[in-house]
Amino acid sequence: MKRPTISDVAAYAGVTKSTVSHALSGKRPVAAKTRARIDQAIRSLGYQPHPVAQRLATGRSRTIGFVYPLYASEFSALEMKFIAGAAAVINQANYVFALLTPPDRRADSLTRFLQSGLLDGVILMQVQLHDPRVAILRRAEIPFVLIGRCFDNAGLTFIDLDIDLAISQCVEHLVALGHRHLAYLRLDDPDLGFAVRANQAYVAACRRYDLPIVASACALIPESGAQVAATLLDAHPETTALIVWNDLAAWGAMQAIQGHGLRIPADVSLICFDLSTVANIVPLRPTAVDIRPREMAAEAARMLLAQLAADATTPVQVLMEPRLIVGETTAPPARRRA
Amino acid sequence: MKRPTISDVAAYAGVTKSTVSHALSGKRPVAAKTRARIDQAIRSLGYQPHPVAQRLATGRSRTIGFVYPLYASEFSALEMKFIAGAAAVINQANYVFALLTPPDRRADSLTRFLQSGLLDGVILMQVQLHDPRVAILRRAEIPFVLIGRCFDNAGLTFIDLDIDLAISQCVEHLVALGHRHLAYLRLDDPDLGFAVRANQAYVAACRRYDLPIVASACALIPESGAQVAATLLDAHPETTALIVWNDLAAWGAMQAIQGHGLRIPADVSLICFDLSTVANIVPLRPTAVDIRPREMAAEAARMLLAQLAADATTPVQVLMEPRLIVGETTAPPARRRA
DNA sequence: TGTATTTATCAAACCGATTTGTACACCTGT
DNA sequence: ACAGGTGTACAAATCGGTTTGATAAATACA
Repeated sequence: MKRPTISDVAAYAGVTKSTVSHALSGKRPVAAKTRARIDQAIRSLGYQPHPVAQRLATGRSRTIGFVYPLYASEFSALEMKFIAGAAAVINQANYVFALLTPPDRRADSLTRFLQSGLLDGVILMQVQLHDPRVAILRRAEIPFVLIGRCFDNAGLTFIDLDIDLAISQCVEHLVALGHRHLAYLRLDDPDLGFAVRANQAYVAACRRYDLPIVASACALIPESGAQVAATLLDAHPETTALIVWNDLAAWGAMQAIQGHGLRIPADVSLICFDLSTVANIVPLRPTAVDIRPREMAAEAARMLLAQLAADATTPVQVLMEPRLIVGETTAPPARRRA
Repeated sequence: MKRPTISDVAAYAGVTKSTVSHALSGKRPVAAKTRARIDQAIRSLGYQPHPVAQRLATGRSRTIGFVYPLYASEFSALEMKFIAGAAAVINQANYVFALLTPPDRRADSLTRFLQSGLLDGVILMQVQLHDPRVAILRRAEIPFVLIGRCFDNAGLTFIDLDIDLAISQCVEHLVALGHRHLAYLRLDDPDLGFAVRANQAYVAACRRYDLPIVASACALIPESGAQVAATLLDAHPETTALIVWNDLAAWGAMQAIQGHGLRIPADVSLICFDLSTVANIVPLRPTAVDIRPREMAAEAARMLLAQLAADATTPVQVLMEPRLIVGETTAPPARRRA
């Protein structure tokens, strides 16, 4: 009833363990006749190599850690897509997808797992501009891929959205439609590279087109989106277009716009990021930047697997090109009652 | 630069491996003085036991598999909550949370992982009434916990929402408000225990209150909710309350109701399941059954860990009591223009 | 004081594979 | 006929721990 070991197979086939191992791995030649006997033995015994023993012998665990600090608020569909994208690729490759959900972004939440020597590689989410976890990963000499990037990325392997381009596309799209008065509901997290880059990119884009710079911090909830949008529309009634970082906030903003008696997109155009929640809900197809979380995470997984296979750590840096999906929430600005 | 092994510690402390092992595990007495030397050695060398070696020696992997078949459509916040709930508990207990995302619910997607002997225990999602995976898990003699349950649950350990009670609460709530003409937008999946039980419970509850039974299958998307709700309202204009299984569909249904010129809750009351997406979005706080996915998955994880700790397989069966959260989308029925 | 029992440690086997050095048989070419 | 390859399989070491039987020292009891 116990599961058969390689020794059982060897005994059954009348050879030694090492011969079986060589037959299985192909690392040394085995006579065709012997191999046939071994195959036969494996089949009749239903042998499967014991992964843990393999791991000990080879020193590789075939386990990839996916580090995703999950705060109370972050259980949205977006997170799910990142995770599902990476998990699918990693499972497919016959690796174990180990999801680590430390309660914060601090480094010491990670060390325990890293030093355990249990992980062949790591994918890191929520990368900060100056991320202490990166230093730890480096010291642990463990291959890792960032989803996102730091301030100084020398020698790092990452995949990130080209956020500058994304913001540029948004502004460009609106300017092309004739808008001159935009406002940006930004995410205010000084640690997250994603957020900081987006904010800088918005300022830069506005300068480029010589537009007034109107931006306001906004939390990741509808109420905040509504409140901030309302304040902005009051303070800057000339505004004809909103770019909203978060999709739930975008929903709130839409309510606020309509609450001001303005129509979308006739009076105010709106662009939001990510197509998860809002896209399913709103009556209009939103104009949105598709950040393709599944593809991004899947690609990160592939990059990591490639590094593990090659046993090399040549840094690979990928910027995903954003896709601006033009929907029904943007249109040329109409002259409206000021 | 190599990581220290137990032998290094032993040499440093001037004892043998076994003594160090005993000091660490406490399974045999070690003299206080010796123990102090060993502690000192461990600290100066920065020793950490190698988990893979431990696993091989003990036969336990400290890894729990979370099996979640993810179809293309299912990357919602609800899934994320289940996963996050279980992952937090399992990581906390110093176990590895291995997320397995087979492309379907079939059994053979699982066998490979189970037979690998890599998992100490398994948590199974999307349990079917007659689930071949359960048989496989049994044969593999691996402890497992279902989130959901089968038709025949003898000897199984599971945690599930008391769906009968949930539906009863919904109907009861509406009846208490004075409604007599309900309609139920159900999920039509003959394999999923969850769905089948809910449908039966709805019929039973209506019988109990002597209500006409109006129900219609509805997909998990807003469009379907809208379309089915519209059809129902046309066919049964006397309907004053809707119970909608899925929250995205509930959103669609709300649009359809308003599209019929009816107000919520004045003309039509609405109850939906789960508080994830819609709850964040609608202007009214929805009356909803909170299925508490995080708590459910966390409890499943705790149950499994308890089984592993006790090394016993006494079946534990838990039905979570649903919470009907009364919001602003249900009210007594108003006389309305027929 | 001698024997029985407990306490603390050692030494070796074991978990289930991989990897490497070596021996043997067979074939080849001169 | 003999040196030199080549093909094939064996034996043993190794990965880093745990576990168990044995042994020596320390204590208990009569």
